[in-house]
Amino acid sequence: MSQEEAGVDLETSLGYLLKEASSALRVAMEAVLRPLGMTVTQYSCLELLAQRPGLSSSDLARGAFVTRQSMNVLLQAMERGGYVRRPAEASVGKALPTRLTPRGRRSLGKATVAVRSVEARMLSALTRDEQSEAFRLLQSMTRALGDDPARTGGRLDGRHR
Amino acid sequence: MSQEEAGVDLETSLGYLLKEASSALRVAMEAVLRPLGMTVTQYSCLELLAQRPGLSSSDLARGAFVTRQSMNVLLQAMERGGYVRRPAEASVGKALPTRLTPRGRRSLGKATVAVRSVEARMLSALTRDEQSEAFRLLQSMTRALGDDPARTGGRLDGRHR
DNA sequence: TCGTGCGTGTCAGGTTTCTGACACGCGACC
DNA sequence: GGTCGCGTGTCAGAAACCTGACACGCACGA
Repeated sequence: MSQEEAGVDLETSLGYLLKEASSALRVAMEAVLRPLGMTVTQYSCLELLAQRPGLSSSDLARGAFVTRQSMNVLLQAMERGGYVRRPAEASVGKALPTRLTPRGRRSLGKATVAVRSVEARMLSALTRDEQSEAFRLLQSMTRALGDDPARTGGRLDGRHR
Repeated sequence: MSQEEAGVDLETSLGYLLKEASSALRVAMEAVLRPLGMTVTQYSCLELLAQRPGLSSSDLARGAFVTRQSMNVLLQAMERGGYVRRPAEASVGKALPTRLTPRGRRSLGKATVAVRSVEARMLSALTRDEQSEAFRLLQSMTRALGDDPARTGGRLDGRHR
């Protein structure tokens, strides 16, 4: 520890605090996922597929906040490992709908309970009402910055070009 | 777009929403920092040094949420570029106290206004009270997960509650 | 009809970041 | 004194991710 004090107001920045919270969440998730041999991105991918079967690689990439190239290498590895499967070629466009295998679903099951426990710990100091409020505020902040409506719930709220 | 609807409740997860907000913030910051030839980590580093001169590489790493190894390569580049400076060898322990150069301070000045504008946009939809509430809630969440007290401002839980 | 724009999958290369390991300085404790 | 734990700086090597670029399929409007 080289610094002695100087409690300036960097921590009054909501941006910094947001980054800090997100980082803490990531670290906590990595900690509980590591024993299962799974990364956060991998888990995100599986969870997305469980809730929305048939998503394309690009869809998954957006949902996990990585590029489609990165998601593709991950998908290839997971397909090789037998966690997901997707058709050799597209039936309609160019998108390859991805689906979980039973093995993928099993693996996700164990990961989900671990992650849910982390989220529960994160929210342990908040009341129900505070959780709703946090949800509303975070949503406002996200929306105010760029916001990809497609990701905020599937249902497009008046998006068209 | 390959998926049609299925608005399941993945987005009701505060963890996911937190990641989404953080990602949006990062993207927005990268967008305004890119024209200045600066990355987010770089900016974080400069901002930390401005508010707490003499921080060590490890301190900066914790503050910017990267490993000390990553921060070290960044610091070497910034020292080469003339933005920061640090003694060739430590006077007391092994830590090398880092300081901004006038050039680094100038560069930070431009970046700060850009970042402040992003943060302002993020909070544009929130009232003063809502901002305070968001601050309090995020802090609770961070604290509930692991929380490194050293990073919250040198002084431990000096805040209310 | 054709062309334009958009989204997708994919290949290649490069950059950032991390994991693992080692040596050193300092303080606490036996 | 000696030793143990902790924090720091540093050197690799490896893994994850990204940027840039290309070809293809589909929907839309001129």
